[in-house]
Amino acid sequence: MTDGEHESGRSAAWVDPLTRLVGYQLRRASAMLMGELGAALGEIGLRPAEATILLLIDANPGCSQSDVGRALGIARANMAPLVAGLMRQGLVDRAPVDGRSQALELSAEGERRLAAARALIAAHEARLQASLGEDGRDRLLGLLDALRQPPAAGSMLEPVADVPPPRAKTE
Amino acid sequence: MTDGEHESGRSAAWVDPLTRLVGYQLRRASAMLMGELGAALGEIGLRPAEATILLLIDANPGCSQSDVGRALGIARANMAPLVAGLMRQGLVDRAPVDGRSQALELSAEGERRLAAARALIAAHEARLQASLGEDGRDRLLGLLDALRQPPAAGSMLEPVADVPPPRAKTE
DNA sequence: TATTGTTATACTCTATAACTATA
DNA sequence: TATAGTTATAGAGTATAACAATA
Repeated sequence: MTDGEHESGRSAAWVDPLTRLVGYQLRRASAMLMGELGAALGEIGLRPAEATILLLIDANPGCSQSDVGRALGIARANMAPLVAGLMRQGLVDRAPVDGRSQALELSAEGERRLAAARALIAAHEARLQASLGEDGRDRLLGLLDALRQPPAAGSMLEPVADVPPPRAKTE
Repeated sequence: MTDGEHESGRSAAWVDPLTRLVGYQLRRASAMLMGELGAALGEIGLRPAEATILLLIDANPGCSQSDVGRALGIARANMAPLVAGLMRQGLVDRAPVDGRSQALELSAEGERRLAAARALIAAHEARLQASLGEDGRDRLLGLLDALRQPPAAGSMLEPVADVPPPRAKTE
């Protein structure tokens, strides 16, 4: 009964069993960053996916939208409306190559828009680097790259369970 | 003309200007992990958000769904159908506290389901730790936590732009 | 047979506004 | 006035299936 439930915050003490979960923390961090970057890019009429498409076309002029989709992990079916939107905005030009393939290039306006997007992305990344520290950025990128790889052989022999343990319950 | 476009892969050489972008790499890593975990949890009829809700209720019995929503960054409006679904599955019980607040608790079946979910989450996290290395996990969690904080004062005075620089174009 | 591009569709997640009942 | 919970709705993002045209 002597709980102290109504003193400081919401309830007596909030327990967060998610602080040590890599998957969850990664998801929250990603959502936060994409929200911030999305708000910034929204000011120039671009969504994050559209900005990355412009970056890829600029770096690989003449590529197909299937190439871009593969690089970004976006299904071909979902690339169609994305590229159509960029063409409707006059940012991307398309020329037949194959009869079935179309070569993508940035228009002059597309290059101008991309320059603006680059500035916003650079500002965002600079903010992240300020939080992470100079070496933190490289360490984080390295760890994310390691995550992408399958575990090294033999590493699964000692399963290190680290999920919040069941707390004592029912007395 | 001597391009070599049709030799090895798709085109001559694919350039990826996104490899150094923390925001993008974090987003891709998060999507990959959530896809894997979602597939695993799907086998026991739970989505990642539902599993985290069960974890939070178990760690904070008697909490309100507003508490859970705040902790998970889920809007109240979106918590309603989530909790309703968990109650319909018989995993969560609810008792009025306030007249406007309801105390959430896991049912016996909810605890059983959570135990299964915990095992799947632990296996997933163990796989990640195998990729990251023993210390890698802690370093990654530390960096993600640093990311959450606003940049330290005075760190933004030297904006380190590191977005893929415009490559030579038009010849 | 495999690939490009397209359409249609559905499902999840998220965001907003509006409403009620209560503190 | 602020909070808890609900409903409705709209917008992204993503996933699958199917199709036509081409390689």
